[in-house]
Amino acid sequence: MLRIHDTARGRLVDLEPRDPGKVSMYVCGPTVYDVAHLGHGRHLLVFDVVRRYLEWSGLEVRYVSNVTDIEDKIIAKANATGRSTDEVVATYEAEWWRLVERLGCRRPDEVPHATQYVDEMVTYIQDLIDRGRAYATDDGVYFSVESLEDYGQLARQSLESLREGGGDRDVVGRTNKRSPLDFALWKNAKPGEPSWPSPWADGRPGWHIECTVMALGLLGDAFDLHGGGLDLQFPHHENERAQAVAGGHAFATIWLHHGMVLAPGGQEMHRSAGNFVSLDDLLTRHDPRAYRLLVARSHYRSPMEVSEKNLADATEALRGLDRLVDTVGPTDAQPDAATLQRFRDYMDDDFNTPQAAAILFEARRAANAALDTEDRAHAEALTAALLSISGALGLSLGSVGDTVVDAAAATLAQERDAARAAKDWARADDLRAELEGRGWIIEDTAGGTRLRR
RNA sequence: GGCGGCGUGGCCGAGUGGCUUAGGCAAGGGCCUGCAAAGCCCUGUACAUGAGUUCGAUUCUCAUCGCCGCCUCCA
Repeated sequence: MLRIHDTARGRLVDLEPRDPGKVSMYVCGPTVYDVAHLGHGRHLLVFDVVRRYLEWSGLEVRYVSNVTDIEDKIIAKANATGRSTDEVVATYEAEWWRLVERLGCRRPDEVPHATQYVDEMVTYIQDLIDRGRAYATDDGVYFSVESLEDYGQLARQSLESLREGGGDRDVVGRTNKRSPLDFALWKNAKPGEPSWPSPWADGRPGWHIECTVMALGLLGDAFDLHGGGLDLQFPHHENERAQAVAGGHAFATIWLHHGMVLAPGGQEMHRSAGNFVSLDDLLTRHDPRAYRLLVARSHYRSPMEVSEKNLADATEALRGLDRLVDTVGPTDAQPDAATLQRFRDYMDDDFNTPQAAAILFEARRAANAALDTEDRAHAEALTAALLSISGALGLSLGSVGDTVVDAAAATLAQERDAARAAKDWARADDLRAELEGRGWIIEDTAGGTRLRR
């Protein structure tokens, strides 16, 4: 039985799918107005692993993740760069999917866009007004947080404490809102802004309503999992839930929130803080699998620090895994059952990927040891298990990234084999130095000199 | 001010009331090798500080110090 930490209840709960054998999950996707940073990468990786593991466990997953394609920041970006909002959206959304691919993440089953659901949102907002949960002002429509008895459930704070919150910061709120915590469901358009018709005034939806309407619309009431970054816990997810409950719906059963990526120095990485490292940059300079492994090796709810050293360590660790898989070669052996079971036990414990990843390395060592003692069958069973596990973590292993040996290097390697056969060690060592000078690492195998980078 | 999290060996990073007390990277020793590389074996006596609970705490409680997050848009 898979147990997951539910943010709303603040404890581990069993995953009991609404429809037996099927899991419905909604993950808040990006607002496409700028390039993605490492935090988005972690986000994509975390939920990719959740999805893959659920499927690996035999569950049928329906994974929905939205793209916010109308929002204040998109408008601001368009104005600042002299482009239309459509152009801004097209540019950054295309970039987003390129990154998803480079990270080795599978695309969601469905990707609803906010602008495709404006009519549904308008209908939903009107219903909230009819139910006395929302009200129109001269600049839009607002949700009344006072109308919901348990507003603050996800923030795990009372309405009063939220209202008084902020320390020495200013409480943000328009004077025409009934409560400073009330949030916009609909924003009336200012001249020049993109807009859609509505019963109140032409305008655009607020940020939170799209997720409520699209999640309920596609997955239905009481869907299983809702995920996002810890920074979305409040107010975004609180507000999504408030809108759903106020509209008479049961919302997500389990809330999953992952920790933030820390910038060098320990501070949270954010676009608004200007301290982010772009994901594109990292993926260009490192094996994308190294970032995936790094993410897997820190617990999803903990903050994680990304450094060049960490990435280099992960890359080195991956090499060892690749070498084993290459050495063993293709196998249709039955995966070692004990190894799979240990992996399952760790993953079922709130996706303990750090422990689960450790199994990868233990299996590697055991397989290599089996190879050393000529126990080919056991080595294959362990490698098969290792491949099964790495698949659940989304890691593809083996010489996927290997560089092709050029003709000159191949010739030198052949000459060295000849020298070694003739026991001309001096010549063999010279040839090795020559090859190493060209960036190759030499391994002597039964089949002769083997080159790798 | 309110709510919450963290402080583990050279570095990263799990975890646990005592039992062989993850894993990776790096380091040292050994096996293997013509020498290497790869692989395997062995080694490090770590849990911020103080007090308390306990037969026993890194693990529970309290306090202290330090760091961080949320309460405002942000994965």
